[in-house]
Formats: sequence, structure tokens, C-alpha cells
Amino acid sequence: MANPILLVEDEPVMAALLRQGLEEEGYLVEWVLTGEEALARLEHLEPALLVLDVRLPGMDGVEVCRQVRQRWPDLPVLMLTALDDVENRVRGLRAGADDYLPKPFAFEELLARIEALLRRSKRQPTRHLLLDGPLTLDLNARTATCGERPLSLTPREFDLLAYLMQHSRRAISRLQIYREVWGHDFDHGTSLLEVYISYLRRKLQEAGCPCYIATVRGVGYRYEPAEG
Amino acid sequence: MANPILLVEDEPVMAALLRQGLEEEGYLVEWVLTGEEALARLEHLEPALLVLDVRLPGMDGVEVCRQVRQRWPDLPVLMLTALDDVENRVRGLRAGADDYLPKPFAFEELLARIEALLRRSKRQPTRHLLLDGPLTLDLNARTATCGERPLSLTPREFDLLAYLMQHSRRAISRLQIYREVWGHDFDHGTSLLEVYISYLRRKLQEAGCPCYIATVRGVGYRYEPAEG
DNA sequence: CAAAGTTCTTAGAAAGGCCTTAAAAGTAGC
DNA sequence: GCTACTTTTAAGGCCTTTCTAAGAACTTTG
Repeated sequence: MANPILLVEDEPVMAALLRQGLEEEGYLVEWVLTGEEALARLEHLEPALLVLDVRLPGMDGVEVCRQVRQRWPDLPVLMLTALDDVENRVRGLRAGADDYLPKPFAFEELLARIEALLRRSKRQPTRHLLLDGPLTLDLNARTATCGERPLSLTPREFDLLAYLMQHSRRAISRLQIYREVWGHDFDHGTSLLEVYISYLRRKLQEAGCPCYIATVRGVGYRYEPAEG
Repeated sequence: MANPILLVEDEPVMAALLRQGLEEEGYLVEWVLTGEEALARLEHLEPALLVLDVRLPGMDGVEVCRQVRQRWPDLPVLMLTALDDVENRVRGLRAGADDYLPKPFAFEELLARIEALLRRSKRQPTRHLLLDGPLTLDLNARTATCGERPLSLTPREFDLLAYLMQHSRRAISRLQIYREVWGHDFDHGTSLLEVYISYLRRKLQEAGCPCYIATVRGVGYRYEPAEG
């Protein structure tokens, strides 16, 4: 349901950089190292876009592109080429790539081209955002903002808030929370959950966020997006 | 993508903008000008989502929302409010809106929220509301409201009122109540139940709620949604 | 009308649940 | 291995809720 971007890149450093950058923008990213892997992955994954390095071990990018084009004619393909590699660039376009980007490039430019391709392709990858009232959680980037203001949350805090927001305006039992957020099936007997609720409330308040976490006595908690 | 979005907006310019934007994204859009039209349209249309301006001629958005909620409890409702209209925002959420968006907004944000609501509406089970007369109990959120006004009930009070409302207009025996609400199979010999009935009556009265709990002498109690 | 039986109300004791804080234990990065 | 950050434990205090008890008020019946 959420269509990711499939990244084909054999250099781990480069791949990690791209992946992180894209995820911070809210995209889901799947990363494979070779053309063969990419083709196998495509059998089951339905990516919104393919980002393809030309220089790959084994089957090279142009060949991957050609095979992709045959089976998935609608899938947008963005090729990453070396600056002066005119020959491969031409081969790539001829093989059906939709756009190319010469390395080295500014990340912003990559983004712009990706967005352009996606707009054109009409096949939008769904950003994985959790919106409710003034709060926005980006589940890919794992960032939270209240209106414009960023919230800095620890991993646990983030997971907890995400879970509450996913069940917005419903009372969630402590046990349910322990199970889903901590993965336990029991109450610790300590006030662990209460402590985290307390942390979240403080941070929400410090950010001036007009939403709150209501206590549902005897049951658990409930996320409410506005003051009542 | 068969089910359209029903847009309720009395300003033609705004409506045209929204409609065009949404249609470019591939949504079907039905547009009506007033709340009355919207309710009529809902009888035959089965929209996936309702986008509702608060400020409407005739019946205002909040009222529309309440009526929609009663007949179509599962239909996601997104409200458009003025930036500083906190009061209507709160009223709207209380009337059952699922999200709100303060004007002016970026179109992108509207899109994101629509997508979020549609995703959620697929996942979340239906909201379980007990409506009878002016009282509304939300069994998921465990909140109670009398008309606009929130009632703050303790867990026992909530359970008791819920049980009475589930058997509205019928006499319920003390024993039945003890069994279902307290889980005992016997009368304490104390006036425990009477005490709680007394608490409830006071809170209903303080909220100006035109409904009451009748005593059925020798048997138990009966919930009546309005004076008769 | 008086007595008996119910129901209502109030107040206070006891218990329980929740919040907060501080400090210890655990993790990750330099 | 040291430092900074995150997670967890522990403990005290506060506030809410629940329950009991006892007398007032009301209804029914003789």
C-alpha cells in the first residue's frame, strides 16, 4: 500500500546517504546492491520509482533498465551516471530511463528530479505520515512536529506517541500499550508507562502543543488533538 | 477509487479550487453548497469522506457534523475552520469530526490529511456510540456528553450509566445491575447502588441534562431520555 | 394517622491509582 | 573507557474513587 522507492546502488556509503536523505523526506526506501537483486525484488514489490546506478557489479545499469522497461513499462527510472560518461547516458536513455543525474550531484537536485518524475508518473508513493490535529509524526524519518515546531523525542517516546495517535480519541488500555510499544504481555508493576506519559506531556506542553494525553482512569490513556 | 469525496462549501471560488485540486489527484468530488443539501445527498451517495466547512449558511458545520455522525457513524469527516476559531474547532471535534484543518492551509496539507483519514478509516473499527436523547456515551473513548457539555464520570458511574442506557426505557432490577456493573451476584446490604444513582442524578442535573433516572419502586431503576 | 418499609443523601474512612522526581542501570558514540 | 543520552526502577505524595454507615425523606399500608 505504501509504495517505496527502490534504490539500486552497490556502494554502501552512497546508498546509506541517499537512503537517509530520502527517508528524512518521508519516502520509504528499499535498497538492493545489484541489478539481479533489483529484478527479483520487483516481482513482489511495487515501487513508485527506481533509482539506478549505472555502474554496478554484474549486470550493468543500462541492461537492468532495459529489462525493467520490458516488464514494467510504467515504472519511472532515474539513472545515476558518472559526470563524463556520455556514452552510458545515451545508452541509458535509449534503454528507457526517464531521467539521469550525473554524479556528483547536490542531494536537493536528486529530490527535485524524483518529485518531478513522480508527479509525471501520477503514481504517488505514499508518505508515511501520521497526522492528527496539530501534531505530525513522520514514521519514516521518525520525526515529530507540532505545527511548525519540531519535537525532539526519544525512540520510546516516539513509539508511544505514534501508537496513541494511531488510535486517536480512543481509550487504550495499559496492557495494550505495553504489548504494542514494549512488546511485553504484562504490566511491570513499576510505573514505567506513567513515567513516559509524563515525559510526553511535558514535551508537548513545552512546545505549546494544543493537544494532550487524557488519563482514562482504571483503563489507560487517550490522545486528544485539541483542548476541551 | 469508486467512492467520491463530498465537499460542503458555500464559497464558489474556494470550492472550485479544492475541487480542481482534488480531481487532479484522481479523486472524484461531489460538491454541495449547504448542510441541508449535504444531508440529502448522503441518503443516496456513499462518499468515502466528507470535507466540511464550518461556516455555512443555514445549518452550520458543527450541526451538520452531529447529524451525520448519528446516521453514518463511520464516515470520516474533515472540518475546515478559521485559524483562530478555537471554539468551533472544539465543538466540531466534540460533535464527531475526525480531523480539522485551519484556514488558510496549503493544499498539500489538505491532501495529506485526506489520505491519512482514508487510511485510518480502513483500519479502525467503527466508533461505538450510545446515543439516547441528549446524552452521548462514547464507549471507545469512554467519554460522556450531554448535548455540547462534557460530563465527567468516574469509571463506575460511566459503566452504570452505560448499562442503564443500553436498556433505555425499561425497568432494570437491582440484582441485574449488581451483576452486570459490579460483577457481584448479591445485594451488599448497603445502599451502594443508591449512592451511585444519586451521584449520577446530581451530575446530570448540574449539566442541565433533560433526562433522568426513574426509580421503579420495589424493582430497580429506569433510564428516561426526556421528560414525559 | 402512625408504623413499616424503601429510597435518598451526606459525610467520612479506606483503598487504590496516578504523577512526579530522583537515581540507578543500560547503550551508544567518540 | 569516558561521556551523554535513554530506559528502567523505586518511592513518596497527592488526589480520586469506592464503599460503609447512619439518619432524613418519602411511600405504602394497616
